[in-house]
Amino acid sequence: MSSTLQKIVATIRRIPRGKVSTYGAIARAAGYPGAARRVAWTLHRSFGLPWQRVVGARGEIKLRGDSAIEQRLRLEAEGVSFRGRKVDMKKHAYHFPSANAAKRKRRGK
DNA sequence: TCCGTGACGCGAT
DNA sequence: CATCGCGCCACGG
Repeated sequence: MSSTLQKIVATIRRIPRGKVSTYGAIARAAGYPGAARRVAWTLHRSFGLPWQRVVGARGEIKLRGDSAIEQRLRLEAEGVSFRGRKVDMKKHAYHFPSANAAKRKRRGK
């Protein structure tokens, strides 16, 4: 287990509602810096994932045609604001917790 | 085994 | 801001 694909999938699932992340950031958080394309691939192959929360490095939707429209609609439905054609990363970019910062004790929930 | 392709990223022009 | 080019990873023909 713990295949790269599973690792990436798990990372994508951690993105909270109303927030978005990028292919590169996800690849890095999963432990595979530079494998941004691998993330996109995973998204296309697997499903049941919050794919709409994954956008380009600058908040730009990398999908084409209707899929791009749908993604935007879904994100807006989650409260994500857009600035022109891109997501307002200033407000919705999700920063994955550092692997080192695991010192946080579970307090409350 | 080499080549092309893709929901990528980023610097240079 | 629009384009181009090169680097990155994995898969299919």
